[in-house]
Amino acid sequence: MVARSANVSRVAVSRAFNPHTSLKPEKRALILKVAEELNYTPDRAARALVSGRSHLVGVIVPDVCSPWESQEIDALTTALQNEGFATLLFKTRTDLSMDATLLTYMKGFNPDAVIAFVENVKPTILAGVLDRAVPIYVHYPRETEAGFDRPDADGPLYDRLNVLQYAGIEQAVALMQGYGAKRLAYLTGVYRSGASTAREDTLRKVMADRGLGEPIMVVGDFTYDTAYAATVDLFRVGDGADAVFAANDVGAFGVIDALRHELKLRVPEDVKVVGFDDIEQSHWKSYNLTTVKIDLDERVRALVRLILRRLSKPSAGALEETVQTRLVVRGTVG
Amino acid sequence: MVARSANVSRVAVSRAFNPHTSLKPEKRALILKVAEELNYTPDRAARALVSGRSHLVGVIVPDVCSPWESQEIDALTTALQNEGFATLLFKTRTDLSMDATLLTYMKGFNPDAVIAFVENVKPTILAGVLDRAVPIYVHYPRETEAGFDRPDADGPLYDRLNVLQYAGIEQAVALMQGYGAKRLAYLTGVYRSGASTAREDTLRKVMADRGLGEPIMVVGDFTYDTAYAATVDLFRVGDGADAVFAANDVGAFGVIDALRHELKLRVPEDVKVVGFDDIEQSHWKSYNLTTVKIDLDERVRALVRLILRRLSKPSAGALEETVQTRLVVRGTVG
DNA sequence: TTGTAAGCGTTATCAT
DNA sequence: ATGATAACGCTTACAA
Repeated sequence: MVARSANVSRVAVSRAFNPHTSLKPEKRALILKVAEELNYTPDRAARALVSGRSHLVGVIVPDVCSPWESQEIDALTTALQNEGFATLLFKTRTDLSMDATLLTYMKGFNPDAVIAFVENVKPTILAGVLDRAVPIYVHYPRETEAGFDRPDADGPLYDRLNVLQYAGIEQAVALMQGYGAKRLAYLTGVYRSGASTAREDTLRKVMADRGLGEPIMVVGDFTYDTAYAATVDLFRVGDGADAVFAANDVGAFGVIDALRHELKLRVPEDVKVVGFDDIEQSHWKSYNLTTVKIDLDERVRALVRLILRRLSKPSAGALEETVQTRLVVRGTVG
Repeated sequence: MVARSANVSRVAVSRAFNPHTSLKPEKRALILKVAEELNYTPDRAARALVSGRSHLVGVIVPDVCSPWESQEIDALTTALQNEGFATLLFKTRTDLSMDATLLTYMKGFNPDAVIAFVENVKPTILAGVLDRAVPIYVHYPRETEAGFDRPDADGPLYDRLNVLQYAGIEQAVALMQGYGAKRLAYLTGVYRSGASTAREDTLRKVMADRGLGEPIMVVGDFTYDTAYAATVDLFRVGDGADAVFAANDVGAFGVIDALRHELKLRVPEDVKVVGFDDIEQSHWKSYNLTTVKIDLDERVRALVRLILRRLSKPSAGALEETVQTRLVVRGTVG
């Protein structure tokens, strides 16, 4: 240990770098000064070994490059960095399944917490593999106007972030209906995605309440290309629709482009389109998309709060945070 | 150590997990089986302490959420994961400067290598702070038709990836000129960005060679909104242009939208537009952008090769890889 | 092939 | 307020 030889003794250095330890201020200052000159930084691996805290947060995503994910990772990384953590990124295979291999692989890095944006894994499996790290789920509970369901009577069984979609979807449907839409289609996300099925459930409820019947189902997978092709199908093979509600913004872009460039229909005059997420690209003039916004900053703050609370009280009961959605009105409904 | 109590002795477990050690096959198999049952994984922090290899690769970016960066991070994470590494993500402040604080912070995590996509930091500084990790630069050398300059006579001074832009830019200018463009504007990237200034230099050279004079300079910063506003300015306050070459695709989208939606000009009939990068969004029908492509997979493979070669031979001279660019022709020139 | 012992850089405990 | 010592979980000599 360099700093020590240049200076005084051993553990003093450790104390100098830990705020809540007793050390004469002048001594601390001296040590920090020498440390800086010697370009010394405490080794977090060694620290992790004894403290049990790696200050690493594992983030598992299927696609870093989809705009919503990347914007979330961006915000999350910033927030974690401010709290002294670093983001450790892992990608699932294309099939969205988070297999045991990846989990085991990640476990080796000893993350303090794991945020799973992938839904196709049972909480029990994640918790089983990662004995040390605490997993956090993004959950889309079933809702009504009155509030949201709790499948587990006494609070959640795992730490989770509830995303409440009712308000935003209700507003979206109301707007489309207000502009005369009667035959409403829903473009799904990827097969069995929790986010997409929750959106579908809520949409069905809202539409039924408003006398709009059932949505016309269009199968997508959150990507542009699939949305584009599915929309062409809907109008060429199927009976079309006068409004399309997409499970995410990128899908909505595919719908709009298929409508305008392939089917020569006007948006919003002939067909209205609403998306979900409100990503950066949604305000681009070519799309100018009306969409249900999830407040990213709020969502990320909630996530970070969850992590910090859990780490400061490892034995606490399951934690929970809740964020809302709301409609952002732009130019694709009118 | 759990696995040991359940089984036989101590170091045997370590050997079981390291392929190139001598251990009776049946014993290894037994240990691995027991380990799996006990959900045991070797602790990489502890391993890093003694081996000096953390298997962490630090990636520093200004914006995870810009499409190009996120696509690169995505590909890189996949590639690193396949080689037994994990991506450790760090974000610079908005001003693009990579201050010593961040570097020191990162150093604490002991990455084996660092990829700096940020350009506003001197190689000497990076190398000085990160004594253990090897930094890798993305470099845009000055080029002519004949080849590219080496500012350093005997190969590079630091490991780096050279991105050769001449071919792609030459093709782009030829295409625009071929369709009758005479007054060509260049939309820059962010102030003092190496990528942007290298593109500008090459563009000037190519234009001069083709008798097109100097480009009309339009100041951007790689973002959509700035590109949009700058384009409106160029045509409302300035004298316009009949072709715009943007330093990146997102900027090109801003140009196109300003042209079409604000200035009521047609692309490509009235103004031709070319971008740079070929991101996923560039083939979206609303833009259908003609652009200079950097082959992402090739680029990422080169980066990973650089890392692996450096780690396997820490004392080797400075390493170098080179990737090309080429024009992808779509619908914004014609 | 296998086990023993030492040590990687840090912090917690117990002294002083 | 400060120092000595042990321990965190692992790997790499060296010895058997």
